[in-house]
Amino acid sequence: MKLLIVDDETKIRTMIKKYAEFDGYEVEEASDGMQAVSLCLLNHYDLVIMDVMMPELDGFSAVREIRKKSRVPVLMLSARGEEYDKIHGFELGVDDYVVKPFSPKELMMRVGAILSRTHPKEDVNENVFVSDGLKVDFAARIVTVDGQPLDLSPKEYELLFYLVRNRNLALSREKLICDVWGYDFYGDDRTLDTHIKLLRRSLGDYASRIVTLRGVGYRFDA
Amino acid sequence: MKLLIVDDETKIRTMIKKYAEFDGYEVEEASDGMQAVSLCLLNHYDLVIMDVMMPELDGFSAVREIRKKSRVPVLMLSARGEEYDKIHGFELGVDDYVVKPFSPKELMMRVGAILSRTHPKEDVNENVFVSDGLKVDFAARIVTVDGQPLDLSPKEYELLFYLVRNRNLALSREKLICDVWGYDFYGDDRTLDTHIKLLRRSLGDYASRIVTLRGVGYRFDA
DNA sequence: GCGCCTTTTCAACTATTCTTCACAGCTCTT
DNA sequence: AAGAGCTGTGAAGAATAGTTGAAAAGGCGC
Repeated sequence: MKLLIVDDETKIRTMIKKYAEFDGYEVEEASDGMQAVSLCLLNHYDLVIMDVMMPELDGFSAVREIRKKSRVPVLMLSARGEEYDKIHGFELGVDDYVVKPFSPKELMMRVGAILSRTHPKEDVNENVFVSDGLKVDFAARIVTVDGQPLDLSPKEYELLFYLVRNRNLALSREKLICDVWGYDFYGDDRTLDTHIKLLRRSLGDYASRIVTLRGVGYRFDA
Repeated sequence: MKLLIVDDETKIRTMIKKYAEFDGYEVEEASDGMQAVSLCLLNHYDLVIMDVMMPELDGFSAVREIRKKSRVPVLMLSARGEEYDKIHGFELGVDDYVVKPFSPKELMMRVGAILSRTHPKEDVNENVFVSDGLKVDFAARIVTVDGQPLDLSPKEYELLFYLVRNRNLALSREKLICDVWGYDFYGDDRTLDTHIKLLRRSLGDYASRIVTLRGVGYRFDA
C-alpha cells in the first residue's frame, strides 16, 4: 500500500510519514499541488493525503486536476473546518476530511477505513461457498453434495470454482475459456461444452445450477 | 435507499429526517439503542445514523449488537469529538463520524459519500434496471416479471437490453437493426417487427412498454 | 514402456432460434 | 371510402447453437 502525502510544511509531512510507515505503508511526499499532480500522473498510489492550503496550487485545485485522470482515494487536511470547504471537498470526490490540528492516530484510523473500503478483501472474505446441500470449499479444494464429497478432476474443480466465484453473472464462452484455460488456448469449440457436461454429471441434483445462456455462455445460479 | 436515524432527541431526528427525505431517502426512526438493534434485525437499512449518547443502550453498544448480525454501514453522531471515542467507533466498523453540532448539509454529504462507496454498482455503471414488477439484470442476463424469471431467446435479450439501455428514447428501425443486428444485416423488413412481437409476447403485462412509433421505430418507456 | 485417468477432438443428434413470406390490420392521405 | 404505406402475426423451413457418447490424444506415476 503506497500513500502520497502532500503538505507544504515539512514538519507535518514527516510526522504523518512516521505514523504511516509504522502502520506498514510505503510513503512518498510532495510539498505542493503541482508536484502532487505530476506524481499522481506518473505513479500509482492507493491513497493521497492532501493539505488544502499550499503555495503554487492549492489542494482542491490539485484534486480537480488529478480527478481528470485518476480515481485515487483522497483524504483532505484543512486548517479550518469551514463547511464550505468540506462540501467543496466531497463534491470533488474526496473520501474524507480531517481538520487541523488532528491526532495522527485518528488520521491513520481514517486512512485505514478508506483503504478497507476501496480494497475489499476478496480472498480473506470467502474461502467457502454454501447453498442448500452444495458446499464448495475453495481453500481445501473439497466439494460436497449433501455431505458427500465429490471426486472431481482438476479441470472440473477449476471450472466449478471459477463459475462459483463469479456466480449470478453471465459468463461468455470466450471469457470462460480465456480465464479457465488461458488466453493461449486454441482448442476445439466443443471443449468447454464437454467439461460443462462432465461437471454437470458430477454435480448430480445441482447440475441445473449451471444455466446455459444460449448464444453467450453459462451462468452459475447461487 | 432506506436510512435509520437513531437519537433520543426528537428535535434532532426530525431535523435529519427532513434533510434526508429532501435528498430522496426513505427514513425510519428509533429513539434508543435497544429499539435500533431490534429494527436492524427485523428490517434492511442501507445506512444507520446513530447517536452515541442515549438512554437504555448507548450508540457504541448498539453498533456492537448490530454487528453480530449485520454489516450495515453506520455513521456515528457524538456530542464531543473525543479521540478515544472516535477510535472506538472505527474499530467497531463504523464508516464515519460526525461531531455535534454539525451542519445537516455536511451530514448528508457524508451519507452520500458512504452510500456511493457501499453501493458502487448503482451509481457508476448500471447493472440492473427496475421499474414496477419488471427487472432487467444486464450482468446476470436475467429478466424477471413480478419475480418470475423469463425465458428469452438471445435476440430477445439483446433487443430488450438495447431498448432498456436507451429507454425513453425514440429509436429508428434503422438504428435498431444496425445496433442490434449489425451494420451488415441485409435481411427482410419484417425481421425487426417479428422480434418485437416475440419480445412483447414474452413481456406479458409489460408489452405495452415497447411503444410503436409509426414511421420511425420503437421506444421503451421506463 | 505400461496402464490408468484426464483432457480434447469429433461427428451425430437434438433443441432452439432466426428469417422469410404472405397476408391481415391499422393509419393517414386523397 | 379507397388506396398507399407501414406495422403486426402465424407458420414453416433454414440456420445456428448446445448436448452427448465414443474415441483418440495426452500426462503421470510406477
